[in-house]
Amino acid sequence: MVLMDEFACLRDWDLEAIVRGSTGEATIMDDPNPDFSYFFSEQDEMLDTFPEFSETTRVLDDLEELYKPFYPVLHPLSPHTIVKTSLPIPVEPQQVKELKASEDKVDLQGLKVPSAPKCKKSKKRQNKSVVKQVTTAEGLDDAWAWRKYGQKPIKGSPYPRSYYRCSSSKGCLARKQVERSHLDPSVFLVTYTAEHSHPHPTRRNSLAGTTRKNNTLVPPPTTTRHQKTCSSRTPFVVKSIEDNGLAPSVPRCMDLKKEEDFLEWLDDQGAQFGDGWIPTSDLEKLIGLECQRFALDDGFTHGFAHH
DNA sequence: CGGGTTTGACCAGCGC
DNA sequence: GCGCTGGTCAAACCCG
Repeated sequence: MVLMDEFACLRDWDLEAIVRGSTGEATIMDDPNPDFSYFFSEQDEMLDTFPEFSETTRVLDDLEELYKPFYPVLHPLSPHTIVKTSLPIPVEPQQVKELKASEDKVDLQGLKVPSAPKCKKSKKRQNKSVVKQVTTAEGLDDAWAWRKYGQKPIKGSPYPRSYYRCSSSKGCLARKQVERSHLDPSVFLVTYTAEHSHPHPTRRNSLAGTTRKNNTLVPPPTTTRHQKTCSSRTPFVVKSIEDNGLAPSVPRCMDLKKEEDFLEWLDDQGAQFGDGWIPTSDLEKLIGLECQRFALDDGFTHGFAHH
């Protein structure tokens, strides 16, 4: 496999070879500690668009609390990826403290993660970003097309940082930074900034491998990367969130006007929940719900996109 | 020839 | 204000 061969050359810091045609989705869905405000460049914008967001943020805080027990403590260095998200919006001091604590945990693994922005955020740090720690080429693999536009040596690190922008679509503001951890050279820190302004190149492909049976998504038969995104955990999580009265808020702030958008969102959810970060059993215990398949269209009909 | 990488220059944010 | 640092630009070059 070409990617793996390229990965084997990493000792020469051939990052562009790795990133070429590779990825890691810049979504909060890869984040064990999802920050749904990621979908907005500014909190103010969020509040303007959704006056009820003060309610939503509380709900999201609940979600954050929900996922905390599953931080890397429970799941040390995944063979594929470890993700940490920096909050792009101002957070309460208490939240900063909690984030700091979680960051310390990550540092114990010899991994450096950007700290949460201080209350007085700088213009540079306003940009939402998602940091993904990758230990294999597979973790860097995605379908986005990236074009390298710069490389800089980073103070304190023997390894340079490479800068990539999305080349799939003109005008797409999505950016990606890749650097190698100087503490653990086997780990790569991939930072995603901004969102893609176009559909995922393989999004339709990912759904192409997904058949529909009785209006319910059925994962493809073979074990593929996309199978994870269509695993039964995804419907379970959506169902669980819904049962907690959270679902109507989340998709609504994502402005899900079409079922297609919901499918994309759900697909990305699977990328997070289906890759082992939050075992269904653990989540089950936590929120005391049974794992059950969730009829996608039912969920959609029952208010996801109708709010 | 089009699209990608390389690399020095430029610029803005930040700390002192 | 100044220097350091990180992020981006853009010209030159490379490659299929």
